[in-house]
Amino acid sequence: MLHLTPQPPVPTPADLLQGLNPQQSLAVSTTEGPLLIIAGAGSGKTRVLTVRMAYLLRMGVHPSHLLALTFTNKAAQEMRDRIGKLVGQSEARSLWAGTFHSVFARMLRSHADRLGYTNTFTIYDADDQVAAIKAVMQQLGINQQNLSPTAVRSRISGAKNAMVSWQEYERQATSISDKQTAQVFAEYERRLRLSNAMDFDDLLLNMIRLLEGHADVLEAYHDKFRYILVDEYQDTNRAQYRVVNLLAKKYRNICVVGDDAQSIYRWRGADIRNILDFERDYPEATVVRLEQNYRSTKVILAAADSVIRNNAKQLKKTLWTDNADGEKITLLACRDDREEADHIVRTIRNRMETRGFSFKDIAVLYRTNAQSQALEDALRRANLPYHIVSGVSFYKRKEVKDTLAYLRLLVNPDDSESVLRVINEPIRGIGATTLKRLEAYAGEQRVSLFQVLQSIRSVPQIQSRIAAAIEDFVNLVDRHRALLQELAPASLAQQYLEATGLPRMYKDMNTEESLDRWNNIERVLDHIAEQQELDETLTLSTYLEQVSLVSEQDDPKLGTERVAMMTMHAAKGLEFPLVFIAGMEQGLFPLAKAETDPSEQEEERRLLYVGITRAERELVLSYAEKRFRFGELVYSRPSMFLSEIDPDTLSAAARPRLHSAPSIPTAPTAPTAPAAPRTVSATPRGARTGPKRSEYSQIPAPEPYGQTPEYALIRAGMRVKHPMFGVGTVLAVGGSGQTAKATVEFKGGQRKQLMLAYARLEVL
DNA sequence: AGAGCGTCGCTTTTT
DNA sequence: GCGACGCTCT
Repeated sequence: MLHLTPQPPVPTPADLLQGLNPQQSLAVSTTEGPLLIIAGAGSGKTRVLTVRMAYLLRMGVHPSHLLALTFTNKAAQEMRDRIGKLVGQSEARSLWAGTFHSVFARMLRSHADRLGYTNTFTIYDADDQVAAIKAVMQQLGINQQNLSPTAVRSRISGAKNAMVSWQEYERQATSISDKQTAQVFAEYERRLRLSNAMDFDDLLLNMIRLLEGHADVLEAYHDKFRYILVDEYQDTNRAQYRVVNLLAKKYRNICVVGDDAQSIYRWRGADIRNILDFERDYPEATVVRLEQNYRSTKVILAAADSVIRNNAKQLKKTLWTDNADGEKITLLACRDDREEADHIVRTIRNRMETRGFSFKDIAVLYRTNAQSQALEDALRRANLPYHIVSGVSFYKRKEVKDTLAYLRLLVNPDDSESVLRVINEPIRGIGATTLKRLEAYAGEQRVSLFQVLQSIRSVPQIQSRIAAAIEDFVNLVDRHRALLQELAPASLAQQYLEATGLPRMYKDMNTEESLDRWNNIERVLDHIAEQQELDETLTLSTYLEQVSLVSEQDDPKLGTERVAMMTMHAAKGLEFPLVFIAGMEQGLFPLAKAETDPSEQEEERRLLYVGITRAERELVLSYAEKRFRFGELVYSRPSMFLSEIDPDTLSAAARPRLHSAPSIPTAPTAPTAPAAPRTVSATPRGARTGPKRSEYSQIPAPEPYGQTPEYALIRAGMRVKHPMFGVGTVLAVGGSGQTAKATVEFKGGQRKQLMLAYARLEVL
């Protein structure tokens, strides 16, 4: 490194380029004009980005002229830290580096009035969205059985990410469900407006509106942000692309960094065209490819490459490394999820003893958050320190959401979703019927729900007893809202929450569960106090924005002596000497949904690519023959991806543990019913993917099981017994593997479609 | 208005 | 296997 002295000398631009390879150096020193950096995994991307920022600063660019947009908070934080180390904290602090959403939220707050919001607008997360959509559907009398609010949410979000307005959506709608969605979409937009609220997608769309509709604002930002940098460019959606283009229009000093092989957010609207179109939109762009990998061993890189090669759609790029060959990949074949977890624990212990890894060197990655449970139990039983980088659990809890909803009301009482959450929590005698009436009234009057509550006496058909309760509620909020300017956030929150009676309610219940909830409320309050300590300018409003845009309450304590556990999505951008990837099973990874859709399958493959390339020195993969899912024991076959991994990179010791059944080569790419692979027709696919036939027998993946789940043997014509429906006859079996369904006629002529993997059918 | 019971869907990944 | 939600009864 450049400086090891306690007082780092200020590096010159030339100093900064030292130790970079020619491509990296070019990526750093090409400061003027558009620049596209294709950065393979482990190619020193983060280093290049941070050095580039430092370089710009050393070239005399003022930090306030820089804007760095990242995809996750983690990445933004890391960038800020590392730039701070290069050029000093004070300078690093005044540059704008953050996620798209947080940077845009900040900009929108200062121009909220231009778009008809106030600067206290609330940000709605996915749950708030669904709540709003449900309310709207109820209002419109749309049956939620036929059209699920969650589905509507994702359609609306998809439309917004593609910059399709509700008017446009309505025009294009042909099916009934599309037309209904358009209706909900329109009303949903109106509802959010009235609530002075934006959802995540609005943060992007409103930025576009702001910049396209207000030339002076655009000009001011052009002048402010002269150098723009976008990380994880492959994961940006069209709306983000548009904003970035608008911001960069004047100076065209835009640097984007991405790797199409690591694009794993297509499901969220990420659009790979953004990379492909860059050269079209900026024909003068310099393109730099970072292809030397500094992170991983040759074995790991070869394995990653052998997997990603199976994707048809891919930009050409060759990643190479000077690093050692390294250890071969270990594969743990396990009977069930519990054994898998124990096996991983044992392997962790073993590697620590024999190869000198320490806890902080180790990460356990998985496809779905649900898998963390079994792994966590095992680590806890074994007394190994770990932490989960998840981000969901705490803020999803009812009492926590209620607490935050109360606080949100203080800042923005028009936030109807929050009103509805807490107005009867604890019970104030304001029930669903009353609220429905009030909502309808608010809709007619085109005002927010809270405004109706504030003048409750003028609303028809409200009993005076209920009106009194509503007045108390309004009073509670208004009274404390008046204190916003006077009290520090932490003490106001404390006092206010106390007054709502919410913590009291849980405390009085005095059950184990309720005390837990009470404790969680206290944790939120403590957290506010803590944040206030860290940042004396903290307001309730900035606190709430922070928690709505940051998924984890604390940043993962990376670097502490703990094993890190997270999803592969969460692992993007991180690296660990020893990486475990658990749950390498068909139906789990790739997920069942991706098994039939080639483009989803490619995304899963890229996700595995991301997982594998997190490893620096050693990689361990594992799968279980059966595991608990949906509270039921589910059988599965090893992942098709295992058979795509170059067998030369797998350790011989890892291939063993084959089950007692004779090795019958089976096409690894054909998902078939586990026990009868040769009698069920193979699904069409596989021509393109998968290694040469001769390699099959070496690889554990395609082996059929020793123990055959009974359900796989079920065929049409068989007599079966169902624990609930009794004895019946199988009429037909459709599908294959985990998704195989049987049509069974039970006595009395009753026909049922049953999922074989779930229905515990007994063959008679 | 609220308690109690049954049904359903859920586990993809995150800002 | 669990929690959210809707329906019914009080």
